Amino acid sequence: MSTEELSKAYDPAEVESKWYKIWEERGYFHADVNSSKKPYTIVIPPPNVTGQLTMGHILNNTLQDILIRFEKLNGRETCWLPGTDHAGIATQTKVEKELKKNEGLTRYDLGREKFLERVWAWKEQYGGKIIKQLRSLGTSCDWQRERFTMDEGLSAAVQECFIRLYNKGLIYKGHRIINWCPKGRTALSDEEVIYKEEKGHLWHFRYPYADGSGYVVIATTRPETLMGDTAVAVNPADERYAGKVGKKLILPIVNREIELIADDYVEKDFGTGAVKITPAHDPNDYEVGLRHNLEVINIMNDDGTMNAEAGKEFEGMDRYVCREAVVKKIEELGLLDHIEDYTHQVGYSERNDVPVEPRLSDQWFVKMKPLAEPALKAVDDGRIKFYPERWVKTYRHWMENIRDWCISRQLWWGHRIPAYTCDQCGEIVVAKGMPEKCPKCGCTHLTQEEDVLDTWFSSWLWPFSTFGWPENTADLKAFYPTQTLVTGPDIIFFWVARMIMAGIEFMGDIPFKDVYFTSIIRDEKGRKMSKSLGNSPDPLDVISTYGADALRFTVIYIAPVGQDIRYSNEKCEIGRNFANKIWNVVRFRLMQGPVTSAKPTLDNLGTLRPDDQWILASLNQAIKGVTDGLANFRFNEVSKILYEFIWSKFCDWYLESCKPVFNGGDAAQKQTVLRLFDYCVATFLKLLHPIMPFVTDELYHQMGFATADDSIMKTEWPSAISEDVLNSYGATQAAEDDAEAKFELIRAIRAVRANYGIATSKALDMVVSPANDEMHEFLKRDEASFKALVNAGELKFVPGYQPEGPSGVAVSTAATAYIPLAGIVDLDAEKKRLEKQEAELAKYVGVVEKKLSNEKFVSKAPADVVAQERAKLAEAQEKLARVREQMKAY
RNA sequence: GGGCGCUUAGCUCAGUUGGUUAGAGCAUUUGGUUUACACCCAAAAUGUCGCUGGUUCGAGUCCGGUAGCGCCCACCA
Repeated sequence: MSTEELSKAYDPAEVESKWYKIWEERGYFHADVNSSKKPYTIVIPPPNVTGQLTMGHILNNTLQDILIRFEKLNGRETCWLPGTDHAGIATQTKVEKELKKNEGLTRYDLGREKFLERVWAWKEQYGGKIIKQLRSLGTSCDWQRERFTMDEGLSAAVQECFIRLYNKGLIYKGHRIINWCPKGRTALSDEEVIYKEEKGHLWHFRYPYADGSGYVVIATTRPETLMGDTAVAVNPADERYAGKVGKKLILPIVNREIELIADDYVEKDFGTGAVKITPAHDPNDYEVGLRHNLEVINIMNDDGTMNAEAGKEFEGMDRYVCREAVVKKIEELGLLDHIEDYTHQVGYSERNDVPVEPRLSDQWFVKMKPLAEPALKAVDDGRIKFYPERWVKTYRHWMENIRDWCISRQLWWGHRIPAYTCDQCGEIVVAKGMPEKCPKCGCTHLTQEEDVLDTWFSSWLWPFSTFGWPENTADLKAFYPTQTLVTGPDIIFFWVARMIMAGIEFMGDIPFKDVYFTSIIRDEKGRKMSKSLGNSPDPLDVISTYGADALRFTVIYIAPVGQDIRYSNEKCEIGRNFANKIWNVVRFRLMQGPVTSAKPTLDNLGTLRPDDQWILASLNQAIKGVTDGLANFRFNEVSKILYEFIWSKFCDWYLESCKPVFNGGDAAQKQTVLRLFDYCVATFLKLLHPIMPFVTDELYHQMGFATADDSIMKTEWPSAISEDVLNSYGATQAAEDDAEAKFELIRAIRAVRANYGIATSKALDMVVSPANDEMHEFLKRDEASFKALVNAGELKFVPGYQPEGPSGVAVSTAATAYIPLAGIVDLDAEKKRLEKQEAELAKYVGVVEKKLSNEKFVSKAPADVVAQERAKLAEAQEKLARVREQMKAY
């Protein structure tokens, strides 16, 4: 127990660094694989190695930590596995940018091997920086199990996965049009293309018929692909072109003959109804080309410049420079019909932010349909639950329309594809390591695939590769499947869906049971936080200013389920003030003497005062509400229950009611109240611990509930108080109602005081006339706290009291209170106050009377609702009568 | 083109299966050195719950329509 008095204000900095170190050193975060306890596992969404801690990470990891700490107190063997993602294209792009900036070099200048050395050096320097930063947030990660997606074990898992899918026929190599990033010079998956609305043009060009009989006008958004055209297509049902199909056209500029063909793909009503067909540069055109056996002419290099096929005139030009050049040329040729403004969606590469180019190339694909079916079923039949549930719809839509996943990347940073091509016969061998010889021709010269895999091809294995898969490890058996995944809805396709597929495919079981999708944190203007906008605060600064507990509490408090949140640093005052409030509860308590017991219980407390009964009942509701809320991911609700209970109930009312007992009550009563007080503090510290771990452990120790070598982390989650115990102490609904009625009276008396500007510190004599005998009894049961809460001088209870002189009058359900205010009472002001109260009550009585006089309401509404209304009416009528009685005096 | 979300006090937002006189924090006004806390206490003021129909004894809450804002998905060049 501390003998030092606590400082007036809570200072989190020292407390937080002290406790984190202690928790970690004592191994509190480490999960025992041999534990007999039921496991509870979360795998962290691995941040990119290039990343910095953002507000998004704060929210996401606070939520995970709350769950882990909650389940730990509930007796589960918790395992929170941390780690990082190599983030293929993101990291490579970043290192390339640095290289360009600092040394003016490209990756090609260095070569693959040297470049990779640089990336690894980068990873060593910055990788896992977020992970280290997370400690300041208090995350109880099992650091001994930290993983990286390019660890040896995880790399082996990637190979195993690739080989199995290949052998099953679910991975294949194909010649297709894919999304190509000309800046990164790599293929992308569909998900890595971000569509942006762009104001462009629809150019109308004239393509002359070869026989000189006029021309066809085509509309295009991409003039630069003209040189790759191998046909013009119209809808077969389009009368405008009836009889023209099959005729030859002269492709302008290149003067090549192409055919006018008919294909259902063409919409009659769009543009001119005639489309230029460029099989090498548009996925639809490619399909049309296949159907009509068209020539495929690739006119671009992999960096988005034009190649020799585009013609001498354009060769080497950037695609956008070329666009202008082609338009100019067409105009010169007199073939520019007209130009229309046109707004359309243009796909950009996620990481390099340049328009993607459809490109025909050889890539590796995963056949997704067979994997998607069982994964969709797992969510549809409720084995996996989404919170909020509406994301199921998004998930289903994607799963039902799933397309094959392009997994090969022409990058250097990542897992190299375990495929080998025979130099002699071209046979492809997929294997772990270089085969000694080609199984087909026996040739001993094979070359490994240059490409690496999409970064998500390793992350989709994360829930089990991290525990040792494909080895059947003890960890894997103990901790898979995991329980909860906490992540952002923005990676539902990239990651969540694919993990479900991989889990079912390779483990034969779902990877997690619940998926909680977090809010997106925006700035106070509602903009997404981003580096370029500079509107993202550095969480480490926030933590040093307000404290990690304050930040944690605040983000939970302002983040409702499934709604984006607007964040600003000032909001952390909510959490900071709350931490300070709790600190001061303990400070106050320790001023009253040592704690009653290191393990407070409710055994044989003695006789409780009404306020004790009330707080006990309230505490029980808080326990139930918080427990239920955390079990159902209603974090925001939990934070509000705790805030309300501790601040509004415990501090504002209960603690104040205890002061007269602590200062002058008899010894036995003081002991009873102290014991209950201690029980409440011990309980709410535990309830709050998952959200605010630091201050709660510190105060748990300050209170003397834990010895120096112990921790609140090692305690048990509070269970609801049994009905028997509550009843034995009179902590019933009736007691609560009585207490609330008393509080209403106290507020009314305070309002009179405030109305006259009388300082709270000035004691006032008063006479209370109870509304009935029960209230009379009730109010007299604990005069001391009542007196203290209204700061009464002489206090008398006189039923049916008639005031002798000018008084302030407070009418409440419980009683009418008279405060003699000779000399200061303002009769007009009193009258006004009463008139206002009368009007409000009369209005209310009218509403309820009307409701009750409605026969349909009385006959159809549930009996208890009707009874409730009747009781409310009677109460209001009685109060109204008293107010009117008082008004007679004026 | 399809899907989803939001619209409640000056601001930021709560409001689980429909049922007290719709709440909180901040801001505002008034008063306060009661030895836990000014990161505080007490009191006050502020709302046609976007609009519009409907279901119901009863709608902020459920259903239809509609407006504005935002997000996601989609191969009309």
